[in-house]
Amino acid sequence: MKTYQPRLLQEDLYSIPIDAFFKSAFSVDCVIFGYHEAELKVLLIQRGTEPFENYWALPGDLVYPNEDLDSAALRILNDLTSLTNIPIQQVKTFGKVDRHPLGRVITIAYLALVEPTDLAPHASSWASDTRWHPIDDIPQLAFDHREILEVSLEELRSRILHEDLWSKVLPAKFSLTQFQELFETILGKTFDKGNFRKKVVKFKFLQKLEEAQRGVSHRPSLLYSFDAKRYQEMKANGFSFEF
Amino acid sequence: MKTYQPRLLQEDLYSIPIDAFFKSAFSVDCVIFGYHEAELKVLLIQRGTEPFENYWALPGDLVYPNEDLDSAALRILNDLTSLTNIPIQQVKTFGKVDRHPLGRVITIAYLALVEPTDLAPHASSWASDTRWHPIDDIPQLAFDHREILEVSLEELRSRILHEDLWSKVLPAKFSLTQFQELFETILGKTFDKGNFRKKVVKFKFLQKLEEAQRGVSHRPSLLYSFDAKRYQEMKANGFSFEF
DNA sequence: AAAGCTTTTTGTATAATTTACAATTAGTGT
DNA sequence: ACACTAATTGTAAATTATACAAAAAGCTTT
Repeated sequence: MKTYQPRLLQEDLYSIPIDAFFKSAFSVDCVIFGYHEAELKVLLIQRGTEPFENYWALPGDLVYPNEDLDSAALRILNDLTSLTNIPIQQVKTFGKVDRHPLGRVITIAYLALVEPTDLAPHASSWASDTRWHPIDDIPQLAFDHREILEVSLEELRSRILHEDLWSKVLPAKFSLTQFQELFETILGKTFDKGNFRKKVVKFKFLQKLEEAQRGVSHRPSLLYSFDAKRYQEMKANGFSFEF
Repeated sequence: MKTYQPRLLQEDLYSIPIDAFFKSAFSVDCVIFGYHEAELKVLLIQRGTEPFENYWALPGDLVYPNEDLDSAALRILNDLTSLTNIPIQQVKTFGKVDRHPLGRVITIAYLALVEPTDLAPHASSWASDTRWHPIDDIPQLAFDHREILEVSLEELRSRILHEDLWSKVLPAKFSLTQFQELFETILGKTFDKGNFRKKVVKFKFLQKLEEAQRGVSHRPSLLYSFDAKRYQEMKANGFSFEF
């Protein structure tokens, strides 16, 4: 791999054949967070091939030269875990020279937050297993995936305040307690229940329904639904959560 | 370039030689914003070489296979504009298949905010010119650089609220009016002077000095300095601006 | 059926902050 | 001395945050 000077003299710059640059590859890695009942998990695969065979890893693979990055992320996620239609977004690119043993490979990390119970990931292609891991109990990971995961978790915490990453992980009708638990779990904080509610009921995008919880052995909570249109309007006006 | 199927059947996956993936390149592009006296500019170069010869463009170039991304960005910025020691940070990776006419090249965008008057960029290497352009008067740009610039400007606006991108563009001793102008210019809003001041004087990281402005034909303003240590402490505790 | 349990929901009093201005102040220029 | 400009301070009303306490609505147990 190390056939180029790290720094060339100026007069040499034009003498490098352009082909010399086209010897690299890039991959995508998907950080799929799952939230269900106040638990945050991340989807990992077990690698069935070298390098890092048998290690747990983020689902990811090399991108074809004629493939857009976003499509590649969805395609690879589907190849390895059979998941489809996951709303991913780019996080950051990791590019240390020696991060991949087979050559120069930089990787673009993507993240998503999903509801794991209505998905059924199963290993395919070269993945030998796929499993949800609690966010505070992660095994040793392949490559630099531990770092990628940590950066992505920070991004999740930040982005969930500024955009709608969360509405799909709640049931269509949810209680304010469920709403609060979601943010408490992901942000790793707790809030005063009465005050949290008072803050949140003023948000126009939480629609109070006529319906209430049933079959619980305590006072049933009223249910709310999410008005995505109102949320987008408010976001366009600069709204973001401040918890 | 288009020698691979966009989507392969699963049984074919293992049959692709690994070398087939190592035919791509990546570049970095630097979005260097300059702030001086309530004006926001961006540093562009004029390309002295194909493709897009004579077009204005963000300073950027291909990354060597043995070069880290961050170092490459600094090296390339120096090659093209002679600037050194610019505190850059990664923004986003742009990877459309056909964004570069010479082959598959994805680009990692970097941004910085600097004070243009204490820098002296001058064109070198294949750049034929380099110049600060006001942010609201940008010529046609090479490649997808217009999009990169727009995304980076949005990121600048967001990040300046959450981290110290700004302290180096103010003089060591500055007035609260200067402080306010900086945020007004970058965010594109205006604030009530009295209220803005009342908000920021409570920030522990703005140190009131004994000194005042001199030689102005009105009441001179008191000067402040920035306490970076205090700011980092507050940031660690979750502080961010809310204007 | 009454009492108890649990969690939701509402209330409340106080403190703190925001907002929209108006008034004052400290320089320079005439 | 007076006008001018921009900095600085002040202020009253409205709004929001905070720390709790009380009440309510179901189920469960006695």
